[in-house]
Amino acid sequence: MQTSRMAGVFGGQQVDFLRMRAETLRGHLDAMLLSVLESEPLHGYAIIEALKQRSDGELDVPTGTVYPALRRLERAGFLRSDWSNVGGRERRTYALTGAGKRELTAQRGQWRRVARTVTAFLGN
Amino acid sequence: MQTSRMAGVFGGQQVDFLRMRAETLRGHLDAMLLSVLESEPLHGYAIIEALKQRSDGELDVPTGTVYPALRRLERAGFLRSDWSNVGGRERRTYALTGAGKRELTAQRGQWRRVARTVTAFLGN
DNA sequence: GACGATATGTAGCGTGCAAACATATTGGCA
DNA sequence: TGCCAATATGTTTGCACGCTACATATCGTC
Repeated sequence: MQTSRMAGVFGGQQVDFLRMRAETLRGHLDAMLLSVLESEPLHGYAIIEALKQRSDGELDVPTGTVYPALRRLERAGFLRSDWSNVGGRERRTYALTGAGKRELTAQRGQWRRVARTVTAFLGN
Repeated sequence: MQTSRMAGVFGGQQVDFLRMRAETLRGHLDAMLLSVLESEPLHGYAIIEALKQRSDGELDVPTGTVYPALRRLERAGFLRSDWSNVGGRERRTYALTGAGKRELTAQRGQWRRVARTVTAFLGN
């Protein structure tokens, strides 16, 4: 799968300019996953698409990152999943739990804090 | 050493409200280290203090994080260190190299990008 | 029939950060 | 004089997260 059309050295490491990996925002992937499930339940593939769309095509998170992360969040009680047959295809659909909603709120606060702190050093 | 006076469950994990660990801002610690060395060379302990002061006491990065990070940045060519005897005590003082300055600039851009993206999901 | 998009997943790896440990000097106070 | 907190530098070990690469299968279209 073609994931980028232009690449270069940026920030001391090889990155692509069109697509951002979750590695760059490590620690905030969980929050973003919860965030895209806030409005409606989605299945894994649709979540990856939603991350792309809501970031204007910048975020490209590989399946090897998303699927384990979803399972982790389910194990933690923040998500609930059930298999459903949509259009003749098996899909595991994830939905936010009550704990997941509270977690999302907490993560929003956490993000505000982090952003404020890092910006104090690097500017905005 | 006392590192916090108040703690609780926040964001699903045990954190302290007064001091933020580098874990929370994983991936941006390097940028902040370079940033505190922008104005003047400092030794490890002074760097930890600078991080605390410039974040209004929020940032508390343990030595087991800072010292290896400084060595890593030196190995990468972003910092240069030399031993100096200050006040009769041996101190390894770190200074930004040319490459380090360029890296800092790159990291600022990177941070802007990350902040924009995450904020698109979590709000500001 | 081939291929790209859709769809779900695992195994193994690299790395950044942290806890715990180890050591030594300086300054102040009792 | 003895004690302790602050100052100061580091290593060892382990963990968790995200990535690469791999594996599999269906659907729609040309």
